[in-house]
Amino acid sequence: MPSSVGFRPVKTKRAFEEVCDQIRSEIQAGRIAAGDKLPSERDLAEQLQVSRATVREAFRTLEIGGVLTLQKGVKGGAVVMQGDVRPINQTISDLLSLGGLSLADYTEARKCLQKEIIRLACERATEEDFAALEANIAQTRGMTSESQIEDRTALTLQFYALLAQATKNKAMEILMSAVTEPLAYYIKQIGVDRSWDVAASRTKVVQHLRQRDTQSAIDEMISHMERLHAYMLSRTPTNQN
Amino acid sequence: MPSSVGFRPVKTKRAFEEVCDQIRSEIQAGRIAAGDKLPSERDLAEQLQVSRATVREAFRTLEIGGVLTLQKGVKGGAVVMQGDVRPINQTISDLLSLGGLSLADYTEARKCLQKEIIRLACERATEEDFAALEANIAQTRGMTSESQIEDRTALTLQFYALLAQATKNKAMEILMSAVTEPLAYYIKQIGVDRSWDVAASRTKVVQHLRQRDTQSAIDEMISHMERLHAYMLSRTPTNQN
DNA sequence: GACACCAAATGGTAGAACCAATAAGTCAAC
DNA sequence: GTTGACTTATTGGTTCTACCATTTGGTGTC
Repeated sequence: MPSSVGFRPVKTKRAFEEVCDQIRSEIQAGRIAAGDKLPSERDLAEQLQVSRATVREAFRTLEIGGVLTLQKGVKGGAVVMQGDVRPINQTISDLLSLGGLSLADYTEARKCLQKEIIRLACERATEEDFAALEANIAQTRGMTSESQIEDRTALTLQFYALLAQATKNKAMEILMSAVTEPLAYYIKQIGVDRSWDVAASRTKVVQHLRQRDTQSAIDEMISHMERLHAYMLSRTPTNQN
Repeated sequence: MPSSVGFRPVKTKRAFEEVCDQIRSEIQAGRIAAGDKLPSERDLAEQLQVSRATVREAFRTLEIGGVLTLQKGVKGGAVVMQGDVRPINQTISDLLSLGGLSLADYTEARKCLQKEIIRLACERATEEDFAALEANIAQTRGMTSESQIEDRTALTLQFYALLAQATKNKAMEILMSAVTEPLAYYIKQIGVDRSWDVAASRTKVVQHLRQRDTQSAIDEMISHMERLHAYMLSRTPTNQN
């Protein structure tokens, strides 16, 4: 028998998947938009001739995907959102912890993306962006005690988020958060490298941005990140697949 | 009252979320790894003192996230995977159709990422990569009939995926698929621009790659994409938020 | 008018039952 | 001995019912 006649493994579609598809179709067709409220679980179950548990699993799927929010109480229900970025970050984190993605590859991608972010930000950043970045750095300088690692990490993530915002491109923000948020997981695990002054480096980056000096900003940022990544890689002998 | 005393909206953690967190914790701690099988829904429900429906919703969440696969039958059950990229693509698609992401931003990010992909591929692509790319182009040339739009689209996605593979960086592959797969949705909606020869352009790109001529490869690729994006933008007067 | 209480709607959870698919074992027929 | 049909146990998929917890709005009492 020929090896590839076109046979493919059958995939039996489950009921809740059908419900998901129907809802997504309504959204893509424009018949349901962000802000609309779907029928209650009980009503939709009756309309679709399925059990409430099935509708729930569909709602759960869409909720995890950032498409719906579920709220209790009368006047509550399933409301369509504008989508959410967090599912992406969660998936990247899962890929990292499950070994589907190596830390080396991850950090390289981070550098690649950061370069483009800086480039766009250098073109488009406004005075408000600079002010926000500098405020963030100032706050970071204020946190020197060891007990504030959580807050410092939050500020670090915010710094990268602010950079991404300066690109005025939502897609870049999303990608940036996808490759930045998982950092928090590592920082919490391996601790922070306190042997150098990150605030100083970030200040330089912002200065270069102000002067619209793309190359200098990129160089400073990349060397900043390479130092961080070297530290992270040295602290995680495992997971080097 | 001061406006920002640090009050945060309470989030009542639902039971299935707690179950999810426990499983994810086990994974991050290394006590569960890819390939392992979790207890059956019934057993786990009993262990965790929750109902089976709760365990199911947790499993569903992790399955959608690409962490688990569920299989029926004896010797079936919930098996831990290495993670999956599809959730990311799904989320990007949702963001596009829900208006959380504009087509303009999306396409710009696509260009930014593609530049880096080409740059890395130019350094690292092997003869096997070139051969695969050329085989893909040859197949594309073979499909000229109108009825093969589906197959042509699949080949287009594969072309970009092969480019990403040539970077030898899994993270770049993931990001590339995230910004490429949603294209299929648009192509199916608005049809293909048949006024020019995409195969010729792609051939040039591969030729430049072979010569390790990064800049020429990028230039060719970017002009290729800008043409496609202009076509897409001209065909979608809505969703321009 | 302010406050306490009640009622309805809705998501969240529990528990039981049954269906459907899967894998393994058993056994008869050839 | 191998094939194929049958049985059986396990497990996810689905349904159904009941109840809990929260939210909103109304109602009554002070």
